[in-house]
Parts: sequence; structure tokens; C-alpha cells
Amino acid sequence: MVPPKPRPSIQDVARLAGVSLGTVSNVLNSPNRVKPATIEKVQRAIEQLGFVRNDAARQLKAGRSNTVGVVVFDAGNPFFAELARGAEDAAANNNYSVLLGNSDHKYERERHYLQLFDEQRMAGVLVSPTNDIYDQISELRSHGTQTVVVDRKADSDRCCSVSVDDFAGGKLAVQHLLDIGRRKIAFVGGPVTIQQVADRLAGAMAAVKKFGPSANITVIESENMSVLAGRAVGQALVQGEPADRPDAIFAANDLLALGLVQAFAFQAKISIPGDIALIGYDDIDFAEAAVVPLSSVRQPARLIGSTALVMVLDEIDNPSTHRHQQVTFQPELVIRASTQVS
Amino acid sequence: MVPPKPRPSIQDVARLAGVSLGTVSNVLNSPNRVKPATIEKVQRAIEQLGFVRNDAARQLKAGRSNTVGVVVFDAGNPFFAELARGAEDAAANNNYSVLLGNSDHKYERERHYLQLFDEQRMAGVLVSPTNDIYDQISELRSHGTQTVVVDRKADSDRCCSVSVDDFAGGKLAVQHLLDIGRRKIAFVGGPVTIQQVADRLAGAMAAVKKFGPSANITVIESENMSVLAGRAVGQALVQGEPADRPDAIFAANDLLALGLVQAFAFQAKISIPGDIALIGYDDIDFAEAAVVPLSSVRQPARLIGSTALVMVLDEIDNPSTHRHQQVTFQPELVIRASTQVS
DNA sequence: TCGCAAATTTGAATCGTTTCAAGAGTTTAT
DNA sequence: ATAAACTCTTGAAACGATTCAAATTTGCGA
Repeated sequence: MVPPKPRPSIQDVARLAGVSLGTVSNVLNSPNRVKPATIEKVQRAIEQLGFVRNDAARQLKAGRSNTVGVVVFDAGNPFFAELARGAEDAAANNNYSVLLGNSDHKYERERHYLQLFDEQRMAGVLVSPTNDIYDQISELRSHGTQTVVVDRKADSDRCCSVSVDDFAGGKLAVQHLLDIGRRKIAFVGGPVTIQQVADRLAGAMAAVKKFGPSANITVIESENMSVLAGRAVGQALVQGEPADRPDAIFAANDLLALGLVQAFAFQAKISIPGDIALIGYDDIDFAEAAVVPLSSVRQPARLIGSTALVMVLDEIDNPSTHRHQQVTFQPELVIRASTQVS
Repeated sequence: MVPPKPRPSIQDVARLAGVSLGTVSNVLNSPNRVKPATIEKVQRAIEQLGFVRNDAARQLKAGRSNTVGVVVFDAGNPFFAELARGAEDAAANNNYSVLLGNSDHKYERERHYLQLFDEQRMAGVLVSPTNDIYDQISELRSHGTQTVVVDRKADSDRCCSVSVDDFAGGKLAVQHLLDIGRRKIAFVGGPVTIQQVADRLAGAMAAVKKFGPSANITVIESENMSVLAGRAVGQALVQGEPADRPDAIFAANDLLALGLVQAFAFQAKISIPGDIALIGYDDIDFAEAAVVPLSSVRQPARLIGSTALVMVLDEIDNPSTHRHQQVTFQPELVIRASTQVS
């Protein structure tokens, strides 16, 4: 059993290479100032010792890190996975790294990650906040960690945010359902305490209201936003009176919509879009690949991620000239078979 | 424009509270040694200044961090998302944090994250390696960063690994297809250079071989392992001669299988399991929720993650008594409608 | 009131980098 | 040959937390 040998430091490298520690540091950080022959010597020593920079010491001296933390509440949701990917791409282009914390819908874990990122003096943080996390975000910001809110418009103008206009998205979806002649609309989603759900619903209602009294919308609140929850709602509809059924459904996300598709398609009880037209939200890969390819409202997930990252970097690099901004992307209607009456 | 005020240090807190910096540190780390009244004073000062510990300094002194890095190649794949979740749960129980790096199938990014974790002196690392990353892992290990390989058996016995017996899984799947009377089996998956795919295929072939000459298996190599790739293969089968079709398919993962389902179900060209029985791999949530609920081979993703994390912690905490081990979980057959001839 | 042990508090030393003024070598221009 | 102007290299001084031996205070019994 060898005692864990201490890792070699820049000192050890310097000693082995026969130079001073300042020179080793220069080789690492500004090789142009060092004579090529010396670089050679130092690099040989680095290799020989297996030296790896200690980022903790480096950060301590520098005062900040080159890493941006991202907190999402469901890393498994394709939308967030895509968003994170966008952030990573943008970071890679700027010599930053992205580390992901998955809060798994748990408030406590979300706090934990924000605390961790604060202690680690992350250069910046991207966070898709649950409802009650705002005070902690402003605390983070007041400590000097630049933060950008994603997938939701920041309440105040004291911080940047990148989001998609969920109201417009909801309106777009329902407008489309009305356009193809449906009048008895149902909204499936929940819990409505989630801001995004509430906004999409509000948009949906606005569309119906604007259309006039011949159309109406009912709200079916689901347990959560998963495939299984969607299927449960779908099964209830299948078992209910056909006369009570809506002729079109707007689901608050694609997972729900997929669950509905499955419940309806099972033994072909309800035809899509014949009996019920169906539109989802997010346009995840599975939407296109469903039995009945699913119409959806596309959110530019990747773009949201990369934009947010660029914004946080701007805030980091130009704290004095930086102006906070709320970027809101417009969602886009994607029409597929589930709302196409041939 | 205020210049970014430097963050308060433990020194500032000490000054404001009128105690020495050692006392502040004690309040933070061993409050039992400090008089309650003093704790009170110090905490007030901490609050007032908005002091947050500087993890870089703490790590520098301590020599190691409380964070475990996890590198996965597709954070969006439900299997890995679940694995990460398991790791996070186990970490949370032990006062560790987990940070996720998504390599997005890119070799270069995988290297980048391993390098980053090395520089950050992560307590440990969990990594699901692509084929060519082994030398870098052993480098990591030789630097003293404890590493556990997940979702793949480590080549050498010099490091821990947690995996699932893919050979057994493949065998299980095909044995089941044979059990329900199918003889003309097809394997869909690819590229076969992926170790996991190769192992599953080998298991499948072993099952057929053991059964005897009345059964046979053909390999249909897919572009990749996505839903779309599965659908492409499925469409080719739909368009081909019915006589050439297999009577059962084993897909190397559920995404492929879902793609096949969709191609077959479209206009009900091929019935499942009537014409072709179908079994997937991974048992992701979508499998149960498919039009035809999908039989699959379940991998205990969450358990893999938590086990791996516990193992890496053991290696961290007891470097001298720690024995490397290769844990291999057995996969489990999950039978659903897609292979049930009623 | 005094003495001694236990309970608190102190602050210098340390971790491994980066920075930067100053020193040492080289070259170029006269 | 000498000054001026470079190019390289050096090493002490941070950064902010933890540790720990030493100093100080407190509590208690006689």
C-alpha cells in the first residue's frame, strides 16, 4: 500500500527543469515570453512528473473561474438537454467550460447547486428557476456571480433572461386548432402553478376569446408533465362519453401529447386528427417520430442555451458597459399529421 | 458604474465581528468549540457582509474537493439521465456534490472534461468511456483522481467498474423470442464498434446457436441508435418482400425499437407481435408508453449510478483498504405486449 | 482569594498559482 | 568599448481558508 503520493506542483517542475517557478508559470501562460529551449526543458519535466495545474490555486489567485454552472430541473427532458448543449457549444467557443447540476425538480437541490456555484466562484450561472428561487438568485447576483435566467422571463430588469414567449406559443397553437375548424378545445397541462404552463394556457384562452363565443376551451389539469400523466388523461377521455370529448387538444408539452396519442391510438378508439386534433409543445425529437407525427410549438432550445451563455459572458467580461436585457424568442408552429385534416 | 466590489473574506468577517480569523473558521467548521455568544456575533457579521466561503481556497488547503465529476456521452438519453440521478442521490447522502459534463458523443469534449476534472482535483470521477479514452483514464488515475468506469466493464483490474452484462442481456432477449416460437430473428443496432452493441449481439448469437440449426439470426446494422435510425430500418423492411422479413427483432436499444414500432404501425402494415415480435433494450419510460408497449431488457440505471458513486467514495475514503472490483449487474427481462402472443 | 484544569481564542504558517518589479544576459548602435 | 534597448529569468508577495500550538479566559474547589 503506497501512501497517496502528493501531486507534483509547479515548484517540483521548476526544480526538475532547473528553472525558477516563475518561468514554469510563464511557459504555461505566456509561452511567447520564454526562450524555446527553456519551454522544451520545462515541458519535458511536466511530462515526466505528470504535472497537472491545480485549478483551485489558480482560481484563488485569479479570483474567478472559467466555468459556467448551469442548473436545470430535468436533465433528462430533451428540451433541457438541448438547451445545455447550446450553452456548451457557446462556452467551448469562448474557452469556458459548462458544468451541469440537475435539480431533479427538487427545490432543495436547486438551492444546493446555486450555493455550490457561489462557493466555487463560478464565472457565471444559468438557471431555469422554479417559482421560489428568486431570492436566492438575487443573493447570488449581489455576491457578484453573474446570472442569467433561462426559459423564463426575469421578473425584474436587474438581470438578463432568455425565454420564449409562452403566451404567444399558446395562442399560436390554439389559433391553429381554430383555423382547421375546431371549436371545442381542451387544454391539458399542469400543475398550473408552473409559470410556463400558466402562460401557455393564458395564450390559449386569449385565442379562444378573440375568436368569439362559438368556440370554447376547457382545462384538464394533469398531475405532472410526463408521458404517463398524458396517458392517464387520455384514458379518461376514451372512457368518457364521446359527446363530451373535445374536438381538439392543446397539450402543454410533447410528453403529455405523446401520452395522449398512445391512449387514443390504442385499439384505435379515437382517431387523430379525425376525432380529435392534437398539438403539443417543445417539438422534441419524439414528436416527429410518434405514430401520428405530432404538431407542436417549437422552442429554439439550443439557441436559448447559446444565447444565454453569450449574455452571461458579456456580463462577465464587460461588467461596466453591460446592459441587462430580456431576450424573448418567438415560438414557431410546426404542423404535422396530428392536426392535418387531409 | 460601481467597480465590482471584492467579495468579503473570512478576514473581513473577523474584523467586523471583532474576533480573530481562526475563530471565524471555527464557527464555520467546528462550532462546538466556540462559545455560543461568539457564534452569534460571527453569524451576524457573515449575514451582514453576505460572506460566502471561497471553495478554491478551501480546496487548496485541503488538497481535495467534495465534488465528484460525471462524464456521460449523452445527457439527454434517459438511461444516462437516470444513471446520473442515481449518482446524485448517493452523493447527496454522503455530503458530496455531483457535477455533470456532457461529452455529446465527442471524443474531444470527453477529453476536455476529464482534463477539467483533473485540474479541479475532483474527489472522484465517474465516466462512461468511449472506445479510445482508456489511456486518459489511466492517466487520471495515476495522478491520484479516483475513477470508476460505468456502463462498461473495465479492461484491467486496476480500477473499479459498474456495468451490466450485455452478453447476458442479448442472450436473454433472444432466448425469449425463441421461447415464444420465433425462429427467424433479426438484430438491429449499430455501429457494432460500440462495445455494448457488440456484446448484445454476441449474446444474441449465442442464444441462437445454442438453440440449434432450426433458428437463425441476421444482423441489420443501423446508422446509429436513434429513433429515426430505427424508423429507417423499419421502413426498409416494410417495403421489402414479406417473405424476407424476420418474425422477430431484437433492437439494441429502445430508441431503435420505438422507431421500428412506428414504421410498422404506420397504416398497420406489419402487426406487432403478430407478424414480427419486437424487443428493445434499456427499458426507458417511453418503452412502456409506446403504442404497442414494448418488451425490453431492463438495466438498473439508477442503481448503476448510485453503486458507482458509493464505490468511488470508498476508494476516496479508504485508499489503503480499498479493493478494486468489477460489479456486473444482471439485466432483467421485461415482457410486454410487443412479444406477447395472446 | 488563589491555583489549576478546561474552555476559548489567537495568529502565524501553509496550500499552489500568478504577478510583477527587478536582475541578468544579449544585441544593436555609436 | 560602452550605452541603450532589448529579451529572459527570477523570486517574493499575494489570493483566502484551515490548522494547530500557544496564549488567554473562565469555571470551580479549597
